[in-house]
Amino acid sequence: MTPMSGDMPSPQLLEEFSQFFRLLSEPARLQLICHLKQGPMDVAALIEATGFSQSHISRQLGQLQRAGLVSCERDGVRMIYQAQDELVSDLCNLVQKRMKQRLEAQLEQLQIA
Amino acid sequence: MTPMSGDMPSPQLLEEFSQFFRLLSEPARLQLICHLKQGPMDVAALIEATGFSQSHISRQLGQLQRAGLVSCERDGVRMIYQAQDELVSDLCNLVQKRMKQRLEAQLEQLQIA
DNA sequence: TTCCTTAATGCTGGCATCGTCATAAGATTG
DNA sequence: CAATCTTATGACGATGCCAGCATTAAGGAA
Repeated sequence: MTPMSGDMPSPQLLEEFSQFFRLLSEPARLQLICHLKQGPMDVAALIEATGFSQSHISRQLGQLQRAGLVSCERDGVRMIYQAQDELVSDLCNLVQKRMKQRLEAQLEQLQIA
Repeated sequence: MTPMSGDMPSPQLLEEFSQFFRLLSEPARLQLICHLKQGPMDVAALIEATGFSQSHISRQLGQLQRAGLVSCERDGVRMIYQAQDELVSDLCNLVQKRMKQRLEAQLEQLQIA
């Protein structure tokens, strides 16, 4: 039933994929996204929630914003950040589902042996 | 309709997610996975297909194997590697779909302006 | 204007990872 | 056994990214 192949993505596409995944390869960024998923927050609230330094948070948010995972708007002197789409949640759910399957399989192996 | 929140994943889970995404943050590894998706191959074939050095390929395959994305079996003196599940394809498809949506949105912005 | 608050950015040290060379480990053949 | 072929690994230079300090930029209040 396997169609024997999807085709090989172009090197440029692979490069874009890897850059995107690299964004998610940092716990700090994932954490920020998770917090923002609970609702819009300003930087001060993110500092309070995570304990990270102001400049660190600002940099990470900058990267996430350039990738379109996060948006922001001014509120006076504050910047209110907001999670922009569901993609990261979807990706994490897929990964988690697979982790679970893998552990269950290992469990069965142990019970047989 | 948004349930106003899924809950916040634990730091350990975030760490595992990020480690997994880090695996996919390297074009070389994505490329190896894509080649292996076409069917089982030995290391020599992967060298031929990618132009990477033998030791480089061996290292990357080692990482992918520890994560369960790739499996291998001996055939005499050769090692035949094989892609192990569809997760990576699924993740890439989701990312690609979103990239497309984003570009289409930008296109519309341009036409309005 | 000046002062204060908040967020973004230049610069830097430290650490992790990539990629290569050389070598070791494992398997097969004679 | 030795010789050879294939893959894995130790060591190392180069590169890139993180995380913090200090500074700058931007807005609002007096």
